[in-house]
Amino acid sequence: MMNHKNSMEIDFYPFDFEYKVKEDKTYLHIYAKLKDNKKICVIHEFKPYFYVKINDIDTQELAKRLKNFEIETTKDIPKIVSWEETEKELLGKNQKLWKVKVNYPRAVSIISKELSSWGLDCYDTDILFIHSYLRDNKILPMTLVKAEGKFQENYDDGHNNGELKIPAFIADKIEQVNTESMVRIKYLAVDIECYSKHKEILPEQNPILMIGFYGIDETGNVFKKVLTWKDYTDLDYVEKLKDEKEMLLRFKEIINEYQPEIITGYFSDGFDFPYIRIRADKFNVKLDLGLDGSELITSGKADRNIGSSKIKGIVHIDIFKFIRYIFGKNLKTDSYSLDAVASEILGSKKHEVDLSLLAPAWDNNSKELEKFAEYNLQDAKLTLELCEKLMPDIIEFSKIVGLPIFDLIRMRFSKLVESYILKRAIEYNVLAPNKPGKAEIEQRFEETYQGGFVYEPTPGMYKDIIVFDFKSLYPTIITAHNIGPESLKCDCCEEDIVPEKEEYWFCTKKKAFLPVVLENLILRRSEVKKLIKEKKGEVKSLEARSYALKILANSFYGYMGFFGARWYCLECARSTTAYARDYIKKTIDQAIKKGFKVIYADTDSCFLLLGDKKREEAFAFMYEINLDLPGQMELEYEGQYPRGIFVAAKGSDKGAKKKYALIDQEGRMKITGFETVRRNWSLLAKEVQKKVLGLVLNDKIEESLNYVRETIKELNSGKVELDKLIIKTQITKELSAYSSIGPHVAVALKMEDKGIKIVPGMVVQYIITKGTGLIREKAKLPEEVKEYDANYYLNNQLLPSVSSIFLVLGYKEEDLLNEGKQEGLSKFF
DNA sequence: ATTATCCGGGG
DNA sequence: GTGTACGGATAAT
Repeated sequence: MMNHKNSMEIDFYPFDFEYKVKEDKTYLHIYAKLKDNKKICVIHEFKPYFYVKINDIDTQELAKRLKNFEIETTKDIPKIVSWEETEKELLGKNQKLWKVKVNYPRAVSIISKELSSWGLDCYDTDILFIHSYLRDNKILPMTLVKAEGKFQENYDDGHNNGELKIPAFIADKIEQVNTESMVRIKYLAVDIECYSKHKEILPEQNPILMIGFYGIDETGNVFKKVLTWKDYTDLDYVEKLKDEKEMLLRFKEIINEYQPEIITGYFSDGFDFPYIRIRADKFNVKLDLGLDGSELITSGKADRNIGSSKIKGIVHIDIFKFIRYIFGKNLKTDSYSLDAVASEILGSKKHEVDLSLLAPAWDNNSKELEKFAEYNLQDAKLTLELCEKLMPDIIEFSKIVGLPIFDLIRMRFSKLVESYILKRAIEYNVLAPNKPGKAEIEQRFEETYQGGFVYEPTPGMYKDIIVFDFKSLYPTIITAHNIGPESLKCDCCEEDIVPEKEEYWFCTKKKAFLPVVLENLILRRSEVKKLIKEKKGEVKSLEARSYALKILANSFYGYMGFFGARWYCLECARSTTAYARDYIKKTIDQAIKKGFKVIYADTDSCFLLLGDKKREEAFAFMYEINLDLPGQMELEYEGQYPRGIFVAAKGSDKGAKKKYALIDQEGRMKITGFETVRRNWSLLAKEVQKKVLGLVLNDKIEESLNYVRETIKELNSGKVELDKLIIKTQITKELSAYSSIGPHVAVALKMEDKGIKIVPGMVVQYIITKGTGLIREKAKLPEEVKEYDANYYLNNQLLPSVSSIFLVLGYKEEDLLNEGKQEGLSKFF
């Protein structure tokens, strides 16, 4: 198939992107996969550029200055290659511009700075070269692309890295074929285990003991390996090397041989790769893993969550970052540890080992090390499975925002939204406003705005609650009211005046850019949802796409109020929430007018009591509201709850906001705001709170009272299991730095006396024991405890966890402590 | 209440 | 890399 002379056309899936400067020209190096699973590097020239505003500029004079442009630098002389006139819209106003092309990407920054110092306004000066290439050429990563050109043997990229490990294809023309995703991917997960005492991470000092690999190729074949450098096991996947240096060399060899498209790790940007880099440097092992012969690039230290690690031609996915920054909003877990995330997403867990025993086992060459090798492999396996499972989401995101997956998974939401907008800006011939400078950011930081409206509930137990909520409230307000920087306070009409903010209005005649983009996003999602319903296409990808579109749409409002945004518009963000408050308040008023009792409302939701009305009447109310809603706005039925409880705020008789519990018709509890999950509560308090909520919501009040009284009896008799009484608190700094000695510090000091080193970040566990004096004197390590302080647990844990619930039912704390009193219920029903 | 600092993930 | 985190929670004031 290789024809070295004549131009040919090839189809491929691009997955990684770099650029190289060679002989004053800049070339994209697109690492791509062919349909037969072979890899190639497509090389394509593209000129970096930026824009200069020339509205009131003497262009003849400017042309003269650009022609003679020269700047002093040490190397790589920045040059202006060419310029051409163009027009674009900046915040609704037409601008005459020059598109100035330069010789290499960094020259954009150097030359535009110089032009700015002449008093010129420059734009698009900080857009990453590769991103700009993808947007301008309308190339979507991980989808089918075609190129015209020819293969070239022994291609020299001009960087002396050694040879390209895959064939080079010099492209003259490149074009998107369709949006079909690359599905056949070869993955490799990497995980290391290090020597560590007292949780210290010291890559300069402590060796890597094991390197685990778990790979899966296009045909589903699994590759397992653990490298190590001591002899302690006969496990078939463990390979023993002479020493750490030999292990690192073998590590490199394995990656070079396996040659996956995706290499993944869990927190590997912040830990594994930086650690490997430091160890390899120590032994002068060159980590030339890149497909162009370049070395592993790490930035950031092995103990900090900063920077990223890159191998050219292999996409390094730190799956932890994608989960934390993007996917995590989808998850229930509030810890992003591998164990927590894997149990939720995969339903499998890490192997249980005590990592503090790894170093001693290594020192003693113990047989126990085998367990750690198994643990190592399991971590790599979980990481790989996470990566594989989340890949449809990553790819869909990448297709929607048009960014390489390497960049995408490391981005925060604001940047993702902005990338999406930037991609659309090209289609609408819109020029992006520049990013704010330091002073601007500081000023924006000061500016605040009011959020959603929360209706103060009356504490109580309620029956038959119907909840309605506005579907995508903020996005639909933005599109329905055309909220954007260009439409704000337009000159042509003053009709759509913002409630509460009468000084603001939005144009009703000309659509603004952001609402148009957002409207398309919402429509696109409806289409995808329709496809899912009709089961047209690959459901997993469609669902991933729907999710991506949804969270992008939901981020527009936050984006406009985000200090770092290009399309920052505080008035827009303020107006969005002002409209939202207005809509929810109007909904509440309407409900009251219809004879419903409203018990609660928060931002976009409204809780009604059905009372003696029929379900249909509530629905009729919803339809009526919907008749008057503009644009894509819609009030939806969220659910019906046979019972719900709203408690009072601490030390007050007013209802607490955002703190309630509901039970649905299937008996599922929905608990919001109760502290049932906080670390510094004992298991006893958490358990009792949850059980009481469950009983109360099932109308078993008598039973819940008895349960609490029984538990109090058990507590007082000293029979409660000690495990349930452990309180966990984190040590946050050096012990000597604490000025006030709380119980957790006192316990940590005792631990230190026993020879246990206390480092910040450790969580100490303690139980409050019987005795006299200060609480901290009574705090003891769980293993030392014989008798706990029942009084303390009653007054500081058990009662506080349930008293607000019983208060609603008419019982005071005394009533829980003394039997017999049975009044107070009737007034609620 | 408000402001400053710490922390995440990883061994 | 057309660079140098960030947002939430907790502690201190």
